[in-house]
Parts: sequence; C-alpha cells; structure tokens
Amino acid sequence: MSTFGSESLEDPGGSLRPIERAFFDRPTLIVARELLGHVLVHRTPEGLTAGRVVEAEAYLGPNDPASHAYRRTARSRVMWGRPGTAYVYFTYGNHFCINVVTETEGVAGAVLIRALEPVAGLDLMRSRRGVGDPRELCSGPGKLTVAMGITGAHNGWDLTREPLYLAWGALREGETVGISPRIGIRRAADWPWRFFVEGSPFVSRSPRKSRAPRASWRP
DNA sequence: ATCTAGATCGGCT
DNA sequence: GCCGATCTAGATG
Repeated sequence: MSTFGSESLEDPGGSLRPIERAFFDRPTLIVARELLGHVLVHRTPEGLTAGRVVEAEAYLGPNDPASHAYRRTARSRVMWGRPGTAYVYFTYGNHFCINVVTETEGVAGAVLIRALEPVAGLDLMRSRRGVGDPRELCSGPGKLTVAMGITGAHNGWDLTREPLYLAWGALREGETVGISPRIGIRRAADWPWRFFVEGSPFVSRSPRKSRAPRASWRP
C-alpha cells in the first residue's frame, strides 16, 4: 500500500483533498501510524477549521481490553462498520472524542485522534475554545472536538466527504514518529499503540509511566 | 435500581 | 501533581 505514502507527499496540506476509503480499510495499527500528518477538516456555516494530526491511538476489537469494541454493544457497534466512518463518543461527563473506523467492514477497529496542529480557522477555534494560544486549541481529544465544532451528532458520519473529512497531508522533512502506551486507560495500559509527532508542541500530554519502552520510528 | 469506571480537562497547589 | 466536575454506558443485582 505504498501508493498512499507517495500520494500523501504530493499535497503537503494545500488543497485539502479527501482521503479515499481504501486508506482506512487496513489494519488499525498501520492506519494509526500513517494518519499522522494528514488533516482533519470541518466546513461549517461559521467557517472552515482544519488541523494536522500529530497524535493518534489505535483501538482494536475483541482482543483489545481497552477498546470499546472489547464487547459489542449499542455504542461500539459502529466500530464494526464501514471504514472511514466517524465514531464519536461522550466521556467523563464533559467531552466528545472522535475516532475514524478502520479495517474491513465486519472487523472492529478505530483510531482515536488525540491532537491536531491547527492549520486553518484559528480564530474560529479560539472563539469556540475561549483560549488564544495555538498550542491550547487542539492538544487533547476533548479540546479538538470543541475547536473543530464536532459533537455526538457526528457519530456515524462518513469522513471521506464534506463537510467533515480527513484530507491528504504529510509529515514534514525531519519529523519522526514517536511510539508510546495509550493515555488514560487501565487495561492493556502497557501496549504501545499511541503514535505522535516527536517534539511537536501540539501533542497532548505524556503517557503515565509504564514498563513498556518508548520507541521511535523513522518513516 | 444502583453502582462504577472512564480513550478528559481546567484549576489549583 | 492532585482533584473535582459532570454524566453516560455498561455491568450487576
């Protein structure tokens, strides 16, 4: 599937062209890692917002105890659905988080988008978030849904088309991918399924201390 | 019917 | 770093 890699390089963030569904119809860990550098876009009546993915986590199916798809329930059902679908859920009584569904339809998997580097509509993001610092706009899964105007109403949305979609982007020259355990979970807490742009000031926080080694991966 | 943990954030120390 | 807010999904009785 290296065609995806080369295609992503021909459009480093300019035209916001939607990513094809086939990109998401692959193993979740691959999609999570390769999602870095691509761009989440939302066009609303208030204006356009967009951000580069700088942090993402893989959540698998019935063999991943930390995943909502560990059990098949009404909420997690969409994780078995069509790749490229949005899985938006509400947590901690306060926050929405957005995932993109992966794997072939019928196989559970999703990638949680944990942080974005804002690239368009920063003033709209500021007014939605009530803060000014670009690093504070989308540096966390609950923050970025507010900044991007995403709510539970977007659960089940097809992220391969307007007005809410993922667009081709790319890692910049010299950027490398860091790997660590996922954040904020109890079960499978050591599995290194979080991917992030090393050194980016736009990632959320560090994972809690863990036996699993941090690692780095060079594309 | 009731309980509990949670893919979080912001404020405070 | 610690803690409270706020509430839902899912589990258990």
